[in-house]
Amino acid sequence: MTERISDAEHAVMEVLWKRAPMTATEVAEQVVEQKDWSLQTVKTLLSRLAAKAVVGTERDGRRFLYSPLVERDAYLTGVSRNFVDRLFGGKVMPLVAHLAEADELSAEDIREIEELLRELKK
Amino acid sequence: MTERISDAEHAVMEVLWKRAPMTATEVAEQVVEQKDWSLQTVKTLLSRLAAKAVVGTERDGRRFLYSPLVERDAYLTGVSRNFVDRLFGGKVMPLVAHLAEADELSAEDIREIEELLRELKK
DNA sequence: TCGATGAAACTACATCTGTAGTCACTGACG
DNA sequence: CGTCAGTGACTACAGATGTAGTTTCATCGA
Repeated sequence: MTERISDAEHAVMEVLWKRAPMTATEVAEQVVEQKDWSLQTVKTLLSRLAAKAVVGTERDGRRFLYSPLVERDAYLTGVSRNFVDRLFGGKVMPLVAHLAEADELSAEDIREIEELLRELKK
Repeated sequence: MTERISDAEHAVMEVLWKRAPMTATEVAEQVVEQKDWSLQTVKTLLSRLAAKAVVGTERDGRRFLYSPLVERDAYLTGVSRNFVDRLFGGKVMPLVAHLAEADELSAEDIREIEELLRELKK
């Protein structure tokens, strides 16, 4: 059910998740600071997100205020799930093993994950 | 540098990673068992992969033999890295935490990962 | 009241993706 | 030596995506 959010759209969502509601111009200004896009581009992305009902609009006089309708958390869970399913047969272990082998895991990362797992077992 | 591999293309790569080299028809037959595509579709995907130099071709009489030019391992590392970077600011912990919260991790998974981490620290 | 300004809506367009049909060529078999 | 089956090559086409310009409409300030 979760509507597909493209990479570019995701960048827009990130700023909306940080603060909402915002006007299109505000969102665009934020996004343009990071991505080298024109304001129009961001506004187009916002429209598409609104069309997909991933962000909601609320009239505020002459303009609109935009807010996410999808929680960042729910979104992340969805894509993570999908990612792990598609690439690692649904198992997290091979993913972790992979990152580890590729030296993408620092000792710090390892400690954190262990701590997390310890918590989970409680 | 790693050429982008689309979802559909990825399915084709998976079978090539299992066994190679193979003829287009062999690949297509394997893929069609899982994905409900026509043989032609798979062959088109193969061509695109060849065009992107993600698979290599070797003439075998009148037909071609296809083999991956990109290691599955390298590919997985690349996409995982990218994924974790884009969605979790490069940290693996939040990803694991996420999957855990969403109950995507079984007790068994947790044990396995712990075991893996123990190994890593050695 | 009228024009300038700013916002949203509409339009544009090349490329990528998913999905597949058709054409042309070549080698094997009769 | 000619024909047919099987291959790869070429073509197709709609929808998604990245990227942005143009138009229109309302409103606020002079």
